[in-house]
Amino acid sequence: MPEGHTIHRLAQDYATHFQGRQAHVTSPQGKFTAAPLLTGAELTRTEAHGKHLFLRFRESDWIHIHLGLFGKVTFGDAPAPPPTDTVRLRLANPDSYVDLRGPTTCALITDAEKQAVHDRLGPDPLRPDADPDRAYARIRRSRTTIAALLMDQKVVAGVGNVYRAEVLFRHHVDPYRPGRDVTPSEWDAIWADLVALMREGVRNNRIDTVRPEHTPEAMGRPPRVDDHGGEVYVYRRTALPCHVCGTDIRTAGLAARNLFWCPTCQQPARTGPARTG
DNA sequence: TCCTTATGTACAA
DNA sequence: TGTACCTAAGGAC
Repeated sequence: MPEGHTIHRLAQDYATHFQGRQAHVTSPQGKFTAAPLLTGAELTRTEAHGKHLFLRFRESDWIHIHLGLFGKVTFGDAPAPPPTDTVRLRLANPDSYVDLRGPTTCALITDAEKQAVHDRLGPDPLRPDADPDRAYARIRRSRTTIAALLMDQKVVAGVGNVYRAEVLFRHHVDPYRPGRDVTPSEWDAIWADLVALMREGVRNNRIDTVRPEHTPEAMGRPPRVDDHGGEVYVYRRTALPCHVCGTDIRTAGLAARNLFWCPTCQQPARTGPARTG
């Protein structure tokens, strides 16, 4: 479930269970060959930027983790069970263990290499140092669609396919609108919303975007069961009725990903939301 | 048991 | 734009 909120939550959880203590570091799968170099070292800091997770050992040894599409992390209480052969990285101490499976990246890097990762990422709504104007400076001069720009980690770091679809719905923005046609006030509102939604995502470890007035209870609909955890307006709701106006949710491929939107609530021009009924 | 799909990214052509 | 990479769950048979 890796969008930025997941990674920030993982940074917190790794710190809770392992920071300030020595860990036994292994790679049961064998692919993370640097593991033995870290056993007995103290985890001194954890950090997230967008979808990148950094675990610092000693003074300046970092494990750089990127979950990609399939990566998963599992925490558990000691004693750790025998690892399966897909565990890329296991940290263990007398109280806890944590297993990493299927990441795109799991590598030992230096301070300079870590800085290079930061340098190629845009502002992250979940980081206090984030500057939304830096993102807007790119958006306002681009003919690329806002849907593609929101997924570009050089523009905004941490937004993935779910937050993209949901934040555009919440601001009535057609996903195919060129970035240059997004107004400053629209961007301010989108950014503020991303900050709020993603913070809530870290807190709850899931993505919820439906406003109280549109929940199934408020709308007199049966409660939904959602296979990805949260309550959303459009993500993976292809051909289902929009929670707000009832129009069938539409889907299309865009840059090798599935895009979801409501063609009524998200108008190409900057009109308001659709009226129900 | 096989096939599809997934909240991602990088690189080749 | 297509393909490769990594894993696991769910659905079709």
